[in-house]
This record gives sequence, structure tokens and C-alpha cells, in this order.
Amino acid sequence: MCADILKAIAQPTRLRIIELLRDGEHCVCEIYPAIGHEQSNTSRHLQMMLKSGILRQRKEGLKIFYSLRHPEVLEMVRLAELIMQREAEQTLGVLTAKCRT
Amino acid sequence: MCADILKAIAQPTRLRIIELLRDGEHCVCEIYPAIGHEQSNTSRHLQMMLKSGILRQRKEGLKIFYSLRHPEVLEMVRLAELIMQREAEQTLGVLTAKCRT
DNA sequence: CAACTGTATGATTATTTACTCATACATCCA
DNA sequence: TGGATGTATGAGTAAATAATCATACAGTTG
Repeated sequence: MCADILKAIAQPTRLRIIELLRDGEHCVCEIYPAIGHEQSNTSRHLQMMLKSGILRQRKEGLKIFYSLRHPEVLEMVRLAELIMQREAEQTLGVLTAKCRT
Repeated sequence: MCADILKAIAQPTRLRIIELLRDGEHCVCEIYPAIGHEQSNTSRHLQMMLKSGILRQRKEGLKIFYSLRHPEVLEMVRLAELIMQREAEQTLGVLTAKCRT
């Protein structure tokens, strides 16, 4: 079911990780301080996204680097933001209209 | 947070509803038999999607018709399916390679 | 008004999720 | 080999989620 792909994206902490990985691969030791979560928690999210298929893993010595596997993931986030923005504009429009009455 | 938009989509039952609404508006009484869930459960999912902003409501007599508000939602589902499909192909590729060894 | 139809919602439950702490595991290096 | 570093994972917990049943609510029609 493609809901798994969507679920892997639809969570604030994971969205932050995805944003971080936008500019290329990062290791766990870089990611968890950046997002302000425990190492264990961050690792769990990364494992989850790895298993769902949206991330890739590369080991280098002690460190493990994660990166995005599909550019479409960024496109999906962009579309979600676009919808949010459009809704905000509509809400504003309604308020503006109310002020005019 | 745009995670709310994504969460509204990232659930099997709601994905089925979204697929149903692909061809235009439907009332609850049409939707819940089509997806094989209780009326109350279906109504809850519709309310959830309405509040997240991805659905629109139109009342006509007793019936309430729901429809998709943003075509981007369908685009997001399409991208998720594309990723799934690509992963399936890669898995198949790996298996094929293993058979050749 | 009363009965009926279509939809929403309170109460409850089982499951899943996100998180934390402690610890295990793996790799590197002195 | 032993200690240090980076990552993963078991156990436990609180909160969120999806579902059900019963019931309330709204609009229609006799």
C-alpha cells in the first residue's frame, strides 16, 4: 500500500529530517543535534524511513550516512506546503471580506 | 505544519475515499458502502479531511456531498505510487540478479 | 407534528505511534 | 586488547489513531 510511503513523510520530526537531507547525505550524529531529538529517537525515524524505501544508507567507518532516495519526496512536501499556503490565503481572504462588511 | 495535510492523505481508508472522489463529488451515503466501512467511521474520516482542508462540503437537502479541494492531492498520491512502483522494480532487479549468480 | 432518511458525534476499545532510558552492537584507534 | 565513538534496539510509557455501537441532530415528507 502506498500509504506507507505517505506515512513515512507525514510526521513533523521526519519532515525536519527530510528538509535536512535536502542538501545531500548526513550521518545520524549530524542529524539528531540539528533536529533537537535524542539519538535513539532519531535513529528510529531513520530506520522507519529506510524500511519504507524513501531513504538510502551508506556506511563509512563508524558513521552511517543517510540520504533521500527519491526526489519525488521533496516534490510531495512542496505540494503539501503549496496547499497549506493556498488555504492560508483563502482564510485571509475571508477575513478581509468580513472586515469590508 | 504541513504534516497535517500529509497525515490527512496517509491512511488506507482515506486514500480509498480520495480515489473515489477523483471523479467528482459524492455524498456520505455513496462513499461508505463503496469503501466497506461503517457510516460513522466514514463520516469521521471525511470530517478529518475537511478540517485539514483537503475536502470541500456541499449540502443538498439531507445529503452532504464531499469533493476534493486541491488537485495537488491527487498528484501527491500519484508520486507515492510512482515511488512504490520504482521500489518494486528495484527489488525485482535485485532478485533477478541473484538468480543469475 | 411524526416518522423517516442522511449525517455527525459521545463513549469506549484496541492498536499504533513517538518518545525516553538503558544497553547492546560495531568500528576505529591507542 | 581495551577504551572510545557512532548507531541500533529492547523495554516501558503516554498520547494519538482508527474503529464500533448507540444516539443525537438536521432536513424532508406524509
